[in-house]
Amino acid sequence: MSLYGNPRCSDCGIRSRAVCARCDEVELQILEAAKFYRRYEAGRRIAWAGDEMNFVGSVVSGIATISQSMDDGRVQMVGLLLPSDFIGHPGRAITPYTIIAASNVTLCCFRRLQFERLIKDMPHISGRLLEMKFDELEAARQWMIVLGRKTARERVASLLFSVARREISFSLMPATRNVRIDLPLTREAMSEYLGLTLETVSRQINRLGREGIIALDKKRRIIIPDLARLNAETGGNLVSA
Amino acid sequence: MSLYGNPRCSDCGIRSRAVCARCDEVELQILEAAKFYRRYEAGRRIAWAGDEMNFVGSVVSGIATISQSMDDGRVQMVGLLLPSDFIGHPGRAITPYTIIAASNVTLCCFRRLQFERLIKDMPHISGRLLEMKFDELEAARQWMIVLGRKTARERVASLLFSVARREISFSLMPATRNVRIDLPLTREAMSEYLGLTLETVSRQINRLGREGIIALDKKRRIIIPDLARLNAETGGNLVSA
DNA sequence: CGGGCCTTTGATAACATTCAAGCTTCGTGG
DNA sequence: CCACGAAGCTTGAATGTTATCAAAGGCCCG
Repeated sequence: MSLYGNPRCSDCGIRSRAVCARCDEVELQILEAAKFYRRYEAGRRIAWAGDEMNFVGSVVSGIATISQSMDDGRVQMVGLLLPSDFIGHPGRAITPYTIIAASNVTLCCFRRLQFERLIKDMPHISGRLLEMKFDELEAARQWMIVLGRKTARERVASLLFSVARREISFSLMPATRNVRIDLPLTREAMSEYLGLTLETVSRQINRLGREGIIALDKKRRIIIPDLARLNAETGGNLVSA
Repeated sequence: MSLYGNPRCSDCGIRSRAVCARCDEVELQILEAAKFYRRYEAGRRIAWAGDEMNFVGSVVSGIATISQSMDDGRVQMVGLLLPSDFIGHPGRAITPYTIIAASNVTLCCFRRLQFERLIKDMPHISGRLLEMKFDELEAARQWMIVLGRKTARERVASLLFSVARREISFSLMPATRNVRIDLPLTREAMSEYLGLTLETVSRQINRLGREGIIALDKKRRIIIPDLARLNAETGGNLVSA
């Protein structure tokens, strides 16, 4: 523990990818003094659309979902928050999104106003944040092609494929065979992400299972025998991307 | 004209909203020396997915589209570029998007490497760029709900409504009645934006016309008698947004 | 062991796509 | 200046995918 009773940033699992990735030792000490942790159990609401949010922060562990709703109850998930992803909008108090912990989640937080002051003098943070926003925008646009143009089957395959790829990028010995993924998402949550109904998601998952493209294990756990074969079902990748 | 043969930034129509919005006089002089203009005729390609882009820049006038394609030819538009919007990704040479001028377009450009150096020392630019990326991400996520959850009718109404609203925000005397919009988009381009076929777009536009929610004038020009009534057809706005 | 939530599966219906044809509009060249 | 052609737009009919409605089956946790 540091002087301030907080875990040391230098030991942090998301140190190399989070908003603080470019900070030096001196800057980290400032962050260590200001940061505080929040924990949310699976299913808990982290933010509610229209709420004032008085903190910003990074996902240290767990998965959360970002979604928007329409008046009549239709819901669309617009992003997934994974470890190292940043939550919040410096300079804006009201969040337009509902954020829900899909698994148990730990956040590394800062008071919003304090963070706004901090980044004014820390280009290492604001620069990294800009970079992350570019990546996030690119991911959102990739998802637009899924929602706008892909069939139900391709959408489900796209989701599984992107989770599997991320799983691999975090793992120590990357393999493309027998990749096991634990989806912390219900069929309903997947349908909200994919712009489908939960019944359609269920049907497509089971069809991919029957065809041997994926193997189903205990409903939420999936094994992918051959990643390339799954990729072939995603509708193909983008042109020259 | 300035010392450098470029139009003065202080006279620029997008001065208050573009990436340079927060710059002071000294900074503007640096930009004035470095900037150069590019013009594209309607229909011309500004960038091609996979290309190296050696410039970044702002849209001074006109409208351009950002889109992605799949191997088999399916296309999804992922953004519209309007005056003051920024094109390019400092720090990345290859663009994943195809950008096409929908009308005649003028860009205020900088060489990419030079711009990357510039913003390192100009928090007024990088800060504004971060702000703009937040807005762009929010717009992309708004669009995800259109693509994922709205009916064809609601999608078309959403597009018309958002164009109309923007038209109003630029106009000097905002009104909500008899708003006239000139769409520089073909039915096909609209369908690419909306995740529909061009036939479906055509049918929905004409249906809205028959029902008096919009008035059609020469195919590309549309008059909206009552903005509130059009808004009611968009599927309603987001909850508490 | 029971209850609640999640998931699967089936039957039906709605909506958007596809395919096809004809119609405007606009620009160009005779 | 008109005729022509190409591009863009509209409309119809048939098809197909996904949503909707309904019911039953599994799983986990108290």
